[in-house]
Amino acid sequence: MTIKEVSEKYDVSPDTIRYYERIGLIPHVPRKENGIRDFDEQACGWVEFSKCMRSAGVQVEALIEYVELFFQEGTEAARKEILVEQRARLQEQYDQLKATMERLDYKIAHYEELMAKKCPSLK
Amino acid sequence: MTIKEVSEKYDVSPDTIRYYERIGLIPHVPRKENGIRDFDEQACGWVEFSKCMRSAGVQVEALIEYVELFFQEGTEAARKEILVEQRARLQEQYDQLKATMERLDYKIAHYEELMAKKCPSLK
DNA sequence: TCTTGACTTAGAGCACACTCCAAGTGCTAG
DNA sequence: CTAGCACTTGGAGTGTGCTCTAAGTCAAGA
Repeated sequence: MTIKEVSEKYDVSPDTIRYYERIGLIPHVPRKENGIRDFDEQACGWVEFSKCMRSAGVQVEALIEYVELFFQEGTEAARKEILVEQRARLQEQYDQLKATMERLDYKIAHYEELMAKKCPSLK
Repeated sequence: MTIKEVSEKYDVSPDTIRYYERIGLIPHVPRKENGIRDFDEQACGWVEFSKCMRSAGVQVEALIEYVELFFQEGTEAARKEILVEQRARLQEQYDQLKATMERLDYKIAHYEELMAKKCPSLK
């Protein structure tokens, strides 16, 4: 699979994929003889994983660390630690998001009420 | 209330508060005769509001627009529109976050299982 | 009176995460 | 055989949102 195909499949730009590989956020992608990236299932899996994690806001640094450990044996505990920490970060974000959404709902309802009063014809 | 007090009350740095005022993310803060900011209840309210919105990820640009409209009459519909749009953005983020957290939970459980197998003594 | 420290402004600098660019290679179609 | 296109690399540039700095004012305490 070419970088373009993978890019379209997961909706991540080729530049971003190359960038991720360069900084180690995804492992080295296998190449054809001519040096062109040829994504196998595993490489695709990493792109998909990184896309999911990044779009939820997991930090690049944490993912790099995780990938690094992934290729060393006996690092299971450390890897789990990273995941647990990132999960906690997301939880915080989640709680904050929930509270803010409720607040927005309240404010939106307030505006709706206000507008209903001003233009009773639109009721 | 001084900027430092407000800063501590809402856990936003004085620099950030000044920056927010400068760019119009919060309205002009009243000053004492000597030019020093003297936050009244309303000014505090805006700091609190901006902190809440920003820490959930609402964009600076949207908040500036909202504040701008807030001081013009007859802009209720436009203001509501901004809130509705931002609410939708947060919802997307929320869904993504939820999915990623579930995925992390799954992976964490996998590591726990793995480690239990390796070190049955720790069961 | 002098010094210290908190405040002011405008503007420069920084971190993060991309995103774009230049220069070069190599396959394919006309 | 050559034009065009997709790919390669390394490095420079960009957008967002702060964060820091410089230069200055002012009030209070030694």
